[in-house]
Amino acid sequence: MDKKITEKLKENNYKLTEQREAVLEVMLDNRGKHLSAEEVLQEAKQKMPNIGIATVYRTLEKLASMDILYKTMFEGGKFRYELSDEDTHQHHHIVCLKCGHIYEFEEDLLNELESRLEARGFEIVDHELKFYGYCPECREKMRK
Amino acid sequence: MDKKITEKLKENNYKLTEQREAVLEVMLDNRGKHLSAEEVLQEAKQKMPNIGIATVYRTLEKLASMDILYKTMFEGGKFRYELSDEDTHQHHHIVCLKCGHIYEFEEDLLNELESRLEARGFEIVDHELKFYGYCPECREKMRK
DNA sequence: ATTAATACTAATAATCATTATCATATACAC
DNA sequence: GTGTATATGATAATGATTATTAGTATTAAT
Ligand SMILES: [Mn+2]
Ligand SMILES: [Mn+2]
Ligand SMILES: [Zn+2]
Ligand SMILES: [Zn+2]
Repeated sequence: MDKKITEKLKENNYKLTEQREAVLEVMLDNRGKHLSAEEVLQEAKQKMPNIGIATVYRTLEKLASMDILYKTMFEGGKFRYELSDEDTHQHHHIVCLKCGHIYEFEEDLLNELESRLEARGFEIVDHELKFYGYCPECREKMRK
Repeated sequence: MDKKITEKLKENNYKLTEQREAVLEVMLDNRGKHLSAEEVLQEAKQKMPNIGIATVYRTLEKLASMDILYKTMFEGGKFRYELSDEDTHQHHHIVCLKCGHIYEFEEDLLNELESRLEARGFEIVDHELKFYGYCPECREKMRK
């Protein structure tokens, strides 16, 4: 179990139950993946067979509210969760419209845009950027 | 009724029923707003009292699939529709976390990011950018 | 330790947006 | 006008998420 995370839990006087530990482990085991609540449930059941879906939702929500997880919605209308980038700026996503794979990228050129909006009187606290297109593999396949 | 739009409808051999006309008119009457299916239904009923919710969903979906409408989801877990920017690049959104108002902006600095991704082998067909923060009015109120 | 208060859980019902079904109605090409 | 593919309204079904509830585990106070 990650040290920073357990510290955060204590700060928010948040009890570390078996269920929560199971959910956290699932997320840690799946770095880089974007899991739905149902997917988390399935994996968590292998560690804790009678964990319920409501507990999974509650736990994911709590972890997201303390920025341990990052919650976002891709095409398909359901939320997905992933481990949050700790110090660095949260990365952004490229969704392949063919295979559905989600790629990630780190570059961030949005600071200039943010300054422009701030010059107009807004205070920006977060942004979310998604690209949709075709990944290199799918383009190759489609060429044939 | 907009000329370009009726042309598009013909191209997709799309029958022009009263219901579809009503939905389209609602969208044209609400340029700049972001309406949910339920909101469209309410307004459409004033033109066509027995239009059903399923027809509204079907029509919105079709109009979006032929790029007459733009469909997106903000916080709140339901899709919203608005007239699509015809020639120019679809604008982006700033959502105020206090009052919920959705502001729009046109600036687009994403071309450089897109080129970088294309250099990596991706083909980008669309992108979506949302900012979350506080609008000038809410900041003013909060200061007091 | 015993009790009382609090936090957490599983099961399941309820909700809400969206989609599917199906019998009837309509647009439009001929 | 007729035929037929398409569209419609009513409503059931679905799928994701949230709320409820009764029971269990933890903690805090005696
Ligand atoms: Mn990611
Ligand atoms: Mn808009
Ligand atoms: Zn792909
Ligand atoms: Zn505001």
